[in-house]
Amino acid sequence: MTINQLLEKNLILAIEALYGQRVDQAQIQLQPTKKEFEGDITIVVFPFLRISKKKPEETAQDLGKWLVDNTAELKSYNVIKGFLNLVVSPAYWLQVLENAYNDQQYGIRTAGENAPLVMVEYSSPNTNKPLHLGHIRNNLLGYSLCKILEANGNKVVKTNIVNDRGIHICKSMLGWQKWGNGETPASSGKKGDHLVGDYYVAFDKHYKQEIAELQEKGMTKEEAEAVSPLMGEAREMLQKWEAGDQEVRLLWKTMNSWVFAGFDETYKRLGVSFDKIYYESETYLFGKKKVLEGLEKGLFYCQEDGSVWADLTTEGLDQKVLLRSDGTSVYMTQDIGTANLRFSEYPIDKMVYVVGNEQNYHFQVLSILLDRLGFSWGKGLVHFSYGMVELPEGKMKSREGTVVDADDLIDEMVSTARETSLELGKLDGLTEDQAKDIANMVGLGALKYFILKVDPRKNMTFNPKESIDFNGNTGPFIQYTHARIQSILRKVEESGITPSEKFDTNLNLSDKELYLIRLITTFPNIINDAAEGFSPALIANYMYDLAKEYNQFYHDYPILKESDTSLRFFRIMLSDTTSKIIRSGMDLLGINVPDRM
RNA sequence: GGUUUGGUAGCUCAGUUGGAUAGAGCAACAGCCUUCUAAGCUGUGGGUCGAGGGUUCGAAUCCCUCCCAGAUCACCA
Repeated sequence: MTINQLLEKNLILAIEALYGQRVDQAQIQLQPTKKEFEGDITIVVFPFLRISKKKPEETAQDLGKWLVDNTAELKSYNVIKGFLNLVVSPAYWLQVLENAYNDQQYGIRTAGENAPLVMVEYSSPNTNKPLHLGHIRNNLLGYSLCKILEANGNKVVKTNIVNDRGIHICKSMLGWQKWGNGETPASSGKKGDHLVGDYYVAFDKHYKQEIAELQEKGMTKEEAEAVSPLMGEAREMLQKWEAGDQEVRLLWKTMNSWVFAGFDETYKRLGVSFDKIYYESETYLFGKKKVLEGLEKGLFYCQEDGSVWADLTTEGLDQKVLLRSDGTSVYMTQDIGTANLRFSEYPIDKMVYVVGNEQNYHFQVLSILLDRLGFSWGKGLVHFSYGMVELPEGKMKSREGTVVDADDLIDEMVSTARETSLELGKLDGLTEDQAKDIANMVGLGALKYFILKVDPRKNMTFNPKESIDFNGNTGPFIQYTHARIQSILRKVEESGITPSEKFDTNLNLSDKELYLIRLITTFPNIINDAAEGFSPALIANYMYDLAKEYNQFYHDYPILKESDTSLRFFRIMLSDTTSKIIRSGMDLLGINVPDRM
């Protein structure tokens, strides 16, 4: 039982004993005491005034006295206005710290035999252009979410749906055919996804030019788009692809393999991975089949031109097309197929889609459609909807070249980390491999933390002109705290200080030390909140609080130099536990922490 | 226009189911390295929590109206 649970229970008893009424657990509000007041846990007594029929101060006094008299873990109390501040005895905090110290998996719940299986889809790239900062946010959120769900006792399957077919893919293929002169990653030394992306851009450039020329000849924009020869060729290519044309398929396979090689490299650098990868080219036909089945059952309707639609007006939505008049499938069709395939392959209890908030409507519709098609899990699917990454000028646009490229950004972060380390003389005495490792960890740590500390649901701004910080509320700050502690722990080992001494439970601990322990005790709750709220940001912000508090402690109190051996051991234990939490908390964010930096 | 999400310091962001004087970081300025890593620590200045009303012991948080911004409402993905 945690101290909060114990106090809730005792508070109910106290009110019953003092005022003869039984209150519901839900009426009780325990909160951590604010720093500027003395105490650990605060009870707001206003809700009990009706029962006590006394003034706030008197009620708080009554309750405080009763609780301290009847709770061994409480040392004292004080009352300010309607707030009853309870002081927990240091012996209790020491006990709690010792438990955390001895628990190698502190805060982490491992999945049992009957744990629910959660499948999380994230990343979901198109294979016609390289990844940008928006994709980075998706990947980091998805990967971290998986880690957090795992740490909460779920079985997790990380999955990716690769959008590897469709008109947009044909555009880069056509561009390469026309203007590529046979360029390959090997011939040019370009990363495959970038190479393919270049031809996507080339297609768009020529297409726009074509439209402009047609408009000059007097056509409207719509007319021009309809007769554009380039777009016509792309459409023709798509039809050939669907028909299985050998030449088109071969080109498609070749160019996709370049992109996959490029993506793999970026994924590896980002440190994300998948348990199962689906390809749209392999799932879209299942979706088509399901839709046609639905049509037969009368769930959908067919228009005169042959297109298939769902009527969602009973759900307060609109009509939604599921198959085009030429019989080809749309995005929704593919998603139905993929979902169907996944549930036939895994005993999924919950399906989570990590997809940007621009697709809120899509997932609302998908949920309804799956439900109508008879999938019991349709209603329960979770769209983990995150906000966009914006530039100061607004949204990033691939075609206008205003995207922040993922690989470039990672390169920049790592090299900045490298330079900073060098300037600060942190690389002295390290091998090249060690230096490289640290630069990687710190550079990526800065990037990942920068993104993950923001509430996922909100849009966030990235200003390319202001480089991501390495000081203050940043990943490196937290990594640095870990490295400092490791340095101390190394010295503990070297100097042969045996941490086996049992410390005195009457140690006189400072407020800072007690507060740190309090913070440590909340780590398991934070993981729980992060999983329930789908928010890595909660972990990130907690990491910062913990590191900040620890640094203050580190600055103000000697650890190894403390002469009182009992106190010294306590501080080593406090440091060790903090370091361990930083490591496992950062791991939940997908961030590695160095032992020195 | 319908639906929907947001608006907190110059900038980037926190702020549990309503609780005490709204917090960090960056930027600016002023301090702290013969002492366990200064990517650190301390201090100063900086706010009409978009606006107005309501609910109550108590509102950045809940309700209503309005203003502003984004997203979405495609035989795109």
